[in-house]
Amino acid sequence: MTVSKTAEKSSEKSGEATKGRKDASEPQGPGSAEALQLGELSEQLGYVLKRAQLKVFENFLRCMASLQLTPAQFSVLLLVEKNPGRNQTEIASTLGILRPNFVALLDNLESRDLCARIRSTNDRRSHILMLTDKGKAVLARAKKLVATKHEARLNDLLGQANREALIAMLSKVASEF
Amino acid sequence: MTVSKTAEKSSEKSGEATKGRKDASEPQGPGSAEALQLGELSEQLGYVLKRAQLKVFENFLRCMASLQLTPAQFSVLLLVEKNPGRNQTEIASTLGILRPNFVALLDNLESRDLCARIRSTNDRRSHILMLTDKGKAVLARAKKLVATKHEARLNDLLGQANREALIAMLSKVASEF
DNA sequence: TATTGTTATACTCTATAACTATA
DNA sequence: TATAGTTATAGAGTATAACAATA
Repeated sequence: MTVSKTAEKSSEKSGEATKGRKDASEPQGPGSAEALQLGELSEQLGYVLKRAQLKVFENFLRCMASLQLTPAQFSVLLLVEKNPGRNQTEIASTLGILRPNFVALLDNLESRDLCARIRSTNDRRSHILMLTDKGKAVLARAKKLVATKHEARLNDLLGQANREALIAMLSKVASEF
Repeated sequence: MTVSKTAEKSSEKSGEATKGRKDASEPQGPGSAEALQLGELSEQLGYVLKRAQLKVFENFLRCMASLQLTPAQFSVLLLVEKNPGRNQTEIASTLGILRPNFVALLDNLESRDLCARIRSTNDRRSHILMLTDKGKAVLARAKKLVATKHEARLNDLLGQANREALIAMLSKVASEF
């Protein structure tokens, strides 16, 4: 939550650092020593992807502040709801979370009574995962917040058609790149 | 470099864990206990964005293996080349890197003789940044690798027009979301 | 007093090895 | 022996406070 704006501070000060400049023959009006040229960076897939992802996660956290759910926690609740009765390994690996790292995440959800581990009777090594009633209720509220505050914002920004195109392209990149 | 595939291992083993299931009344053929349903997750902006970003960074690292450049290092070289004579604070903040964290990154580039810190004569607190000749040469090679191996792959996957549309939408999300 | 680069530090994510209890 | 969950641990990435030199 302390993430937001830390990268915009250095502004009005040295207005004559034209000494280290080399052959920068861009059309620069007087007093333009502040703004840096991003250049090819703004066309780099990885760069814009990372910046966009940070912004989106930041917005997600703000939208979910009342429920205290991170993107990772939300994805676990969604996946367990859709696939009740699966074990930790299955849920974790589907989300790209390593099993050791999934333990603390689950401990958190379980301590908040959102999710339950149930020892499987078939294979007593496994912990079957299920949402609690509270977990189902919280997830329902979370979905509403995401839809109305988070995803709706993307619609406002890009329009319905572009929003769908963006998701589709990102899915393709995620699975085939 | 040890990042790649760690999350896809649990596959052929328990084919009869159909006991913990509750009211999963999806059309499931026999022996379909392996694949989980992603459900709404596959439509979640943050989810696909993060997955895509990981894939793209992974591919970037593979493409750059011969030059040993990370996405962050590449972005610093690009920005310093485009804006020679700027100081650490300016370069770092433009990239969203905090000044304390920029020190080690620069130490690395400087130790490899790709970038140089030059004490400013105007303001002796500042370190002006410039690419060395080797840094310029390495960056030129890096750009070629990125263009031919990395960005070209996106063209193959989405097509030129869609690639440009994707970058444009991500830029918009990054700056306006 | 304020700013630049820096150190120290902490917290989150991510990754691997190894333990235990089961199979 | 192999697997599920767990612990311990290490490494990145990211965040803040505070210091020395300089303004």
